[in-house]
Amino acid sequence: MNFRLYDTASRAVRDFVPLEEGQAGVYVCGLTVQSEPHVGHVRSAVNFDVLRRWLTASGYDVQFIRNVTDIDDKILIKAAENGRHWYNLAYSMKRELDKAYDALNVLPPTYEPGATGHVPEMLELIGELIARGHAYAAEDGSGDVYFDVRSWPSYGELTHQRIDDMEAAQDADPRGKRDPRDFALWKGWKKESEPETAAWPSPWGPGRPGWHIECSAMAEKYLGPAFDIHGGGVDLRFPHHENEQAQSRAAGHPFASYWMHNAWITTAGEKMSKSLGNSLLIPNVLERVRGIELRFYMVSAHYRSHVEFSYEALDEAATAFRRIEGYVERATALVGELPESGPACADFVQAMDDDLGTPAAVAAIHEVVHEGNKLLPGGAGPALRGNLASVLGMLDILGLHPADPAWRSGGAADERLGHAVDVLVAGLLEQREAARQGKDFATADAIRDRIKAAGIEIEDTPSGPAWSLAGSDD
RNA sequence: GGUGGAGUGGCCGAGAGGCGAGGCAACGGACUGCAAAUCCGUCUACACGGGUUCAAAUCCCGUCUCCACCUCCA
Repeated sequence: MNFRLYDTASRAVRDFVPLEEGQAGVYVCGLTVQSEPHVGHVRSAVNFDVLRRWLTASGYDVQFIRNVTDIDDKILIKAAENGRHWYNLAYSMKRELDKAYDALNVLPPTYEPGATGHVPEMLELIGELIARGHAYAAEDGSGDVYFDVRSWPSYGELTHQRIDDMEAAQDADPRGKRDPRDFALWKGWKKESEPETAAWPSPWGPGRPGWHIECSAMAEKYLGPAFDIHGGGVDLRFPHHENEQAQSRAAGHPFASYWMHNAWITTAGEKMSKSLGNSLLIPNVLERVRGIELRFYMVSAHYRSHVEFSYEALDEAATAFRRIEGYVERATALVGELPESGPACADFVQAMDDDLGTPAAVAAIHEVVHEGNKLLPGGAGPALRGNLASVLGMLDILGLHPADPAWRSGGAADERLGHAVDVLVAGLLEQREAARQGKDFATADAIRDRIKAAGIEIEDTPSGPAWSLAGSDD
């Protein structure tokens, strides 16, 4: 069976047929870098990272482009409020975002274009649209250029809406527009309120690009006028993606074959972007669980399912992941070395092929782990080795391989620290073993309690005691 | 007003006409000096009201509740 995915445009799960055999071009809308990334932002990145990894695992040569919107109204406003240069704010937030992606083991895209670096491409596209009669310069002297939605009969086809059913924006200034639903391709520079550095020269005077044109121009620059998959959060379906498609197709380009949209993570029924506070910013959440556990939590839900974030559920996910991780540790110790990733089991493949069914894929991993746990008493053998390799292979596809260097954030210093702890704990465990041999269980338990107080769990296994960092289930 | 989703056991979360995903929690048992981990077992649900069918969580009709989007929120 081949990969099938839900396509927002056709509202159905469709077989994935790439434009070119063996190649997959994916464009995902990244973030507007105007504030620190929170759990919701990162979900989108994780979801599409799983898509990318699955396509790669399925043998596709994947071109994965994820943009950064580094100029827009909010960045300008926020920077002005804080007395910073807008580009400094955008750049520092982009660095925060990169840290969050790294912490969640989101692979770097093939390329990450920024809007400010692609103004010429946007101007060219706007020029094409004007030439074809689908865009016009505002007549009020504002320097704005608008897309003429009435000139494009299929406007609304992506989200299945008719222009006349849409509510016109109340806050948008209708002056200069032929129809209130026309959207800006180019925004004339507002001298009195916007810095000169936020304006680029254009045939219509200085200004900056509208949001939608950025993605059309960048997607086509790196993936060509026709490409396979375009992704983003559900909120982007309209207007952003509808507008992108309208622009590009009105310019004569086929654009994306499939549209994928991930659902939200909300807190207490509220969108995170509005109730930001600070509790769900990535660094804060990572004080409670490890990055790999947060990623597991996200992958446990289907990308199109709405997730109501809760720490209880997050903690449960972390516990569930430790079950898998515990097996990997025990089996690895028995086998003697970490094996290469092996083939995924059939249930896993079937689940992933069916519109990235990660919950079922995770269930499949649990089942293989269960089988593996039963093999452990038999000692190292081909069956255990194969089982472990398969588990690792599946974890790897989901970006959850425990030994992935991405999870070792501290580098050499952390490794030295780990080694030091290992030696110290080993010494204490020797003392405990001596006490146990002498049936002095009071002393043995006292040592175990002391180690536990330091946050380290002891397990007595057939091959001797083993230690691991305790979960943060406080 | 328009468009698109969702309601599953104590909790998370799949499935989509018949064989009760999986995990977490809880309880019982095995193992253990005691634990931990693991294994075996128990608990077993589909918002509500009708209908179709030999059979419905799954299809149809109606109702309720919740959510998202409607010009720059992933």
